[in-house]
Amino acid sequence: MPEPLEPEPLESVPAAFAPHDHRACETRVLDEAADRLAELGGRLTPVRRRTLEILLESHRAMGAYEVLDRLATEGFGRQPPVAYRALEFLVEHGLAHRLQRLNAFAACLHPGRDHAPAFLICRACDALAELPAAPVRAALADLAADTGFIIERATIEAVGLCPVCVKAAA
Amino acid sequence: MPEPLEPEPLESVPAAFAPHDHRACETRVLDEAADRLAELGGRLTPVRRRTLEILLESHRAMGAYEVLDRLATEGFGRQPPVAYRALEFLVEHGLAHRLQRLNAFAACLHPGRDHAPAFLICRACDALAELPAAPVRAALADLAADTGFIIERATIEAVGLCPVCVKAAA
DNA sequence: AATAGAAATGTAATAAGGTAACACGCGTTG
DNA sequence: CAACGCGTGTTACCTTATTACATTTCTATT
Ligand SMILES: [Zn+2]
Ligand SMILES: [Zn+2]
Ligand SMILES: [Zn+2]
Ligand SMILES: [Zn+2]
Repeated sequence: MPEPLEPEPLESVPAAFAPHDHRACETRVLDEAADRLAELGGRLTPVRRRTLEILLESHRAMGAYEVLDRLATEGFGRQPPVAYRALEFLVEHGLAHRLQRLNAFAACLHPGRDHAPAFLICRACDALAELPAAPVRAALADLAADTGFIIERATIEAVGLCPVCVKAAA
Repeated sequence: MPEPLEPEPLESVPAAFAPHDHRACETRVLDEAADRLAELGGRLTPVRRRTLEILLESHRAMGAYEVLDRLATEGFGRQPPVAYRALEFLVEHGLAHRLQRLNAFAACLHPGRDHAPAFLICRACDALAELPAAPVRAALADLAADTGFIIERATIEAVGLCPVCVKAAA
């Protein structure tokens, strides 16, 4: 066994950028989502659950209309609010994130309380990684504090090349 | 004289958040823009110049269609590409920024080479401040480097309350 | 000055993203 | 059984952005 010692403590190369047992990702997140909703009091109805599953199918962000198409072909409503409401619910409950650079959504891979990650978006393969961004946010908070500005929400998104595509380009 | 010693070295409270001689902002940026374009080889045509002036009228971000309305009433074209092309030109030449959170654009207040700022957006009064964000970007670069991801562009935008609106709320 | 090519501007048409307003069904709860 | 909240669905509409193409304006070269 190569490295069974660390379950996923710092996750130096995000799963999104490496081959992995993705089925495990999906079931883990779905389980955590159920737990989290039990605490918060939200209901994971069929549309909502299916929306989360669709987002979870790949480590990338999906547009609302792409999600909607999927939902529609699976027998749910085919009007925009169907997708937007489900996505909004997931975002509000910390189960998904909205990517500003892409006008798109992605499942949250770490549905813990009040985490506020940074995102790395590969422009070549669309892979999306979600990183704990405490130091970045701290630096930003410092900047803002000097000006008297009070930050409520911050968007930290980077576009570039993931390790796989860097290698491929070389 | 209270503090005439520092012209604007660190700009601890951004002009956007304080009363100031805004006419001076406008003329300074327009001058700098002309200089910068002379070096880069871009042409500040009438539409482009007017677009920049419109963005410069206030320290806030404007939607493309808001800009377009202004241009149209002033005798320029009234189709979306007119505004989008002018805005794109300004962004490409470092004279304006695109705000992802707002789907909007703002004049760059410091049109120096390769600066990559963070933005503070007041949700109450729409004021927009542009801050040098080197430390934040460094922190983000560190995170990304650990994963092997190569950052090409990063979006750092915060929404909250500016000092003025904080006071007003209290 | 003539003129060919590049750059800039304009239009029409359409795609993509997002929201408001309303009707229905269903499971509470008094 | 109301009365209610909530979730889901629909229609209609609004905002944002791009594609395609025609026309004009600059610029460079002869
Ligand atoms: Zn996975
Ligand atoms: Zn990639
Ligand atoms: Zn700037
Ligand atoms: Zn404010």
